[in-house]
Amino acid sequence: MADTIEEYKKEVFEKPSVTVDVLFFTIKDNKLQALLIKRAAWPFKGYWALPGGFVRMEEDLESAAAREIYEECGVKNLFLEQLFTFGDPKRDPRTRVITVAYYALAPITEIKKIQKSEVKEAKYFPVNGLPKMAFDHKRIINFGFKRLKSKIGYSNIAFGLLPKNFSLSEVQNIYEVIYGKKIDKRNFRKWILASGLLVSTGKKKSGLAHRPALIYKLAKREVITFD
Amino acid sequence: MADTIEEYKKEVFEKPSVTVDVLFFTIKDNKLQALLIKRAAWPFKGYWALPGGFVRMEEDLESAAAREIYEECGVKNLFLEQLFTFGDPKRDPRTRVITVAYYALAPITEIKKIQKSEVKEAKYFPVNGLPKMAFDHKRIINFGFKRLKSKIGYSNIAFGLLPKNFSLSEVQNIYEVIYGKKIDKRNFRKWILASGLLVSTGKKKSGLAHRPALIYKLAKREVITFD
DNA sequence: TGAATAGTGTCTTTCAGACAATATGCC
DNA sequence: GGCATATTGTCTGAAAGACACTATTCA
Repeated sequence: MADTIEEYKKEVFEKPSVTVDVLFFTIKDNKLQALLIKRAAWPFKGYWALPGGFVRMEEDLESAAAREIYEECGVKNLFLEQLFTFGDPKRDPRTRVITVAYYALAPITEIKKIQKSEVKEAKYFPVNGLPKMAFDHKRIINFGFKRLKSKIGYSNIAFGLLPKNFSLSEVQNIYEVIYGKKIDKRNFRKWILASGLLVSTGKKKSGLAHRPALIYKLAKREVITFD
Repeated sequence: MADTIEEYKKEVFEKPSVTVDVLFFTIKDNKLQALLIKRAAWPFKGYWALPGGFVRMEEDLESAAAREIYEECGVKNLFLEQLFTFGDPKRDPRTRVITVAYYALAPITEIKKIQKSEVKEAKYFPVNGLPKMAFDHKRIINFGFKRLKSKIGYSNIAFGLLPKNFSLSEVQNIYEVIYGKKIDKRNFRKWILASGLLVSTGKKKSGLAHRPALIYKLAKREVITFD
């Protein structure tokens, strides 16, 4: 809030720009990958950046983030959560830009094919094999990856990376990919079933050359944290 | 980032304002209290608000938050962490204002007397007895209180509310005040000592009409999370 | 010696982690 | 029957939680 006339006047003439950037995760080729856009212009021309854009004057921050992802890969109703706001005065060489970073999760099966426009090149990169990145976006990805890794341990957000119906092995695989290590199957099943997040659908996934798996779904779709 | 000429042009002419607001907690009268400022002008004249102000063009967000607290109560080197960014287009009736909220902790003993300027009235309020609040500041306080309550359980941030030297009973009291319930003394001491956060100074706090307490201090001053 | 707070140990329960054999479906 | 994945239980160690008495200082 402007506390003095001087501050208020200054503020009227000079404001930072505000953007949202979205760190969109999905599991692809059994790796955790993030969607990146190749920059076509200065600054950081040819470098890769998170999808993002200016916040419109009548638009909520989360709506802006949702819009960016929808424009980029046609996904609606995905898991979306605010990550952190990055505001280093030097983070954008053009002018003062404060960015509110979000992270989002969706299963690869829900993603429409990336629309190749003339200006944009978009691609998924494994979080452990990122290309040259623009601005402070590598830092944002590291920050978001850390948050994801931690939060799947005490919430149901990992299911944002899965379709509505899934087998326990598929769930375990998500955790193994994100943690980057194998988990004991019996202990994992004990833990995930004890959380009460899941209910069995009673159905089985048959047609494969092995014992069919029971199919589960989330008991409640909203984000739940526990512990 | 501006992806089209149209967006860029629009952006040049119309930007949201960006403020920081600081939720400053301290323990006073054995209650968790937050510093609030009485608003002297429209909008919400006479309502109470978090200390805050515009982010200056060459200033980092965290520096802006630190500056606000320093101006308000003369505390430097306090615990300060970003909380959340609130950006509802309607949250400020004057214009679009996006606020990056921080929360801060300091022991009451470190706080210089609140400077009564002509324009400002400042006061501490218990988080469970807040007055009529301006903007969405009640929501910010609830959000921050929740974060604090949760984070003292897996980090050393509670010590931000204590002076450098303290007894275990004083630590326990902080936790009891924030959790709003009594904790078993033996279990608490086992837990806090096992965390490895504390080292004994070997000194005792004497002069009181009861057995003197051993004085401890933090092993490391930086923020540490565990579990 | 009475008032006030500091300091201390055991038992039980719960949860995390190590660990391997059987079941089912398809070819 | 062979292959591939699904499903299942026990034991052990660590940590959390319930619970009550003794120690020290000062007035």
